[in-house]
Amino acid sequence: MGPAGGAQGPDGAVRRARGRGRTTASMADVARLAGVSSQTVSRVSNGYAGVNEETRQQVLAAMKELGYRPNSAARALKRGEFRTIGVITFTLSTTGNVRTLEAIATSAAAEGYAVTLLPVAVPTTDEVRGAFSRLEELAVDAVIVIMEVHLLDAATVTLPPHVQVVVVDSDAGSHYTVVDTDQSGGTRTAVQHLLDLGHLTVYHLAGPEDSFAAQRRADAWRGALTDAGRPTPPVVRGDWSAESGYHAGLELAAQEDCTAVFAANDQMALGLLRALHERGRRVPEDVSVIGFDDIPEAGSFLPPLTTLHQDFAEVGRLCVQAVLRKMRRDGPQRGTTLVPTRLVLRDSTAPPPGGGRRES
Amino acid sequence: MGPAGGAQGPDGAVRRARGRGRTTASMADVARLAGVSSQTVSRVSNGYAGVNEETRQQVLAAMKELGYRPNSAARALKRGEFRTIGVITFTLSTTGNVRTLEAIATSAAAEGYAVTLLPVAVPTTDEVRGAFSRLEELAVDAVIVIMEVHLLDAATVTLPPHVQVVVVDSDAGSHYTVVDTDQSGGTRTAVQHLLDLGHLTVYHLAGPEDSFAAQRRADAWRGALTDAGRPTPPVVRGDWSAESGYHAGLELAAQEDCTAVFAANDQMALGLLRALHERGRRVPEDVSVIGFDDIPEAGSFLPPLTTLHQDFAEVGRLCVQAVLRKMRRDGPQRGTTLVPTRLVLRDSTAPPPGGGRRES
DNA sequence: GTGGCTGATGTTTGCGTAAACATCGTGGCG
DNA sequence: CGCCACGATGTTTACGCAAACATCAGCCAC
Repeated sequence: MGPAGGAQGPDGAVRRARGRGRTTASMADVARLAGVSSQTVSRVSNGYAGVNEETRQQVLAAMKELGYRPNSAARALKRGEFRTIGVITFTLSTTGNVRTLEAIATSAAAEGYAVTLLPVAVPTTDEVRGAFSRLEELAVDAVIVIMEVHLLDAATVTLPPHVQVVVVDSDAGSHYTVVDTDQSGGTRTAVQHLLDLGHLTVYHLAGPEDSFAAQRRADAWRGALTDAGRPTPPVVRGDWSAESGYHAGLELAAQEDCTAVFAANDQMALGLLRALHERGRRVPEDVSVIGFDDIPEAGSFLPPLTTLHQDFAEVGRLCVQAVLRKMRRDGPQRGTTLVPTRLVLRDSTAPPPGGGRRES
Repeated sequence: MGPAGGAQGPDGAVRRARGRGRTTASMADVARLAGVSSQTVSRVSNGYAGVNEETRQQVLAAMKELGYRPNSAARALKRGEFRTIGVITFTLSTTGNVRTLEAIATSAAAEGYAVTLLPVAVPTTDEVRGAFSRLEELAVDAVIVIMEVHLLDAATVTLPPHVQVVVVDSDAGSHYTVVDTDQSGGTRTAVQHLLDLGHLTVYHLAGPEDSFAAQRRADAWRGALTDAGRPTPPVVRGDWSAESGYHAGLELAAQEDCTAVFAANDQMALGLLRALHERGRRVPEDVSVIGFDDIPEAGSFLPPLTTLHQDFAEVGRLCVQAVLRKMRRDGPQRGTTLVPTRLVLRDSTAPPPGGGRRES
């Protein structure tokens, strides 16, 4: 029937792909077996209407028999998109980043997108710039950046023009689309909780200075105290680690008037608990401690930690939504989306030793 | 000169890629600007010898001017490989998986490979099979599975024939290439440490039954005790979480003769510490506790936890090495590689209350 | 000087897919 | 009866790159 030339392979059988010696069925193979053109296979493969049901079944049967899988490289080349989202992270050692990443991967999968991980070894501007530069030849359609974004200074880092970017943990909402936990609201909830218990003021065990999240938690803490007309004790700083929390805790334990501490994350709160314990200051009887994150272990600290729950899953979900919206050019291109926190009451907070105003 | 048709764009300028409206320079654009053929551009791009230095410089200049980036889809289609490693994980909620993943990503990047994350929502055989099936149309050359591998039962899961697989945390060394921490050796070190301190026997707070790692730690614990001629107390089980460790700890605290506990991971050890504390059993004076993993917080527990350090970075590195070796068809295709652990002595272990044999 | 060799470069081709366009039969309708 | 619309399917083409092959100049040896 058909003309002599054309797609007929050397032996009419499934072709042996070059390179790895693997065997792969292409659309042409399926088409041959089903007795249709490869275009019809393509239509079936992509679920287009306008294919006779009978033909469809034949094609599907042929696909199954040959174990046909669309070749994503060819598809990407043709369509000009990869169905892949890149995620740039500096570190996976913080709970938040990991949980966010996991949520991103899950949400992306639900949308039919894969996730490619782009680790940046050292968070220097150069490294980040390098990552963004490499990005352009990477097979991604969009990028989500989970990082302190001082490094994303628009002046020095050139973003690939066609790649959509969403950022977590930044205040660069005017330049990028940002999704983040409501650091400020959460912090104010924490401080207010302690003030309501009767504490005269609240100390702050802050995260590192170069972190936006830490900065905003510190700012909100200061704001909450100021609004309530309370004095603001000096800030003690850690680097997010439990170890640094311990050292900071030794300092705080020495402060006689310190009856309440807001730790910028749970890990530091853990170290703080140990320091207070060592120095004989009981929690919560002598000192109340509140954390931030609600890591899974927080309920097993000594004592179980009252903390602010971050909904990382939601953050991840919104990141994916936002980046897909940007790609599809609908919805707002910029601005910040905040995910609320939730106060989780456990056993590390109580009224101050003298007995403050009781609520119940 | 050339025939009328051909690569000449509508206006001889950088083409506007369809789909996203983005602007991309192709090899042809670079070639036109540099006044060479696209093949020469390809040679320069791939660093082949046999290109005149002067020509090379011209091409490089043209590349730079146009901001040329090779299109990875086209490259993958042509070469038949993606330079991408897929990583299948069930959960990122355990430290080990995350740290391993991070190491894999870093090592892969160093080898010029990207990492695509393939989360499996629920660890059922069906889900895993689905993941492996989807895999074939995913843009990966090889796969690393970070998972309890009961689910990788060869009878039910068909692995894509051309995709190389390396598995973490499994005893399926005869079927797959496996890289793992030396669970057994680590466990024996832990048990021996406690016996050396003078404890008559060691209780075991085990991980979930369906985990290979947990199983092997339990087996090694039993073996070590048996070899030393000590009785083996009944196993208490948790699910890796601190919460489960707490509940198990309440049980253990009730055992009068329990002076030493080997917890299968640090999180459970944390919960155990809390339970012991609540029940008035001091650590390490009354009960010694040893963990497994050496998570960053372990040094900040109350008391700081003696534990076995796992070198996740090395595990990740070896995974990448192994999978690349498999792809390149050199080196052993199967077998198990073990990464040794290291005992980290902190404050949670001591001789038993009665005072055992002292070492120093 | 002629043939063959080497190094540098150009030309052709095809990877697997899917958009755009072409074809072909069928059935409705003036 | 003839024309057109329409649904179903086939054919052509191009996505960007790189292997394979072709070309071509310069040079050496005999």
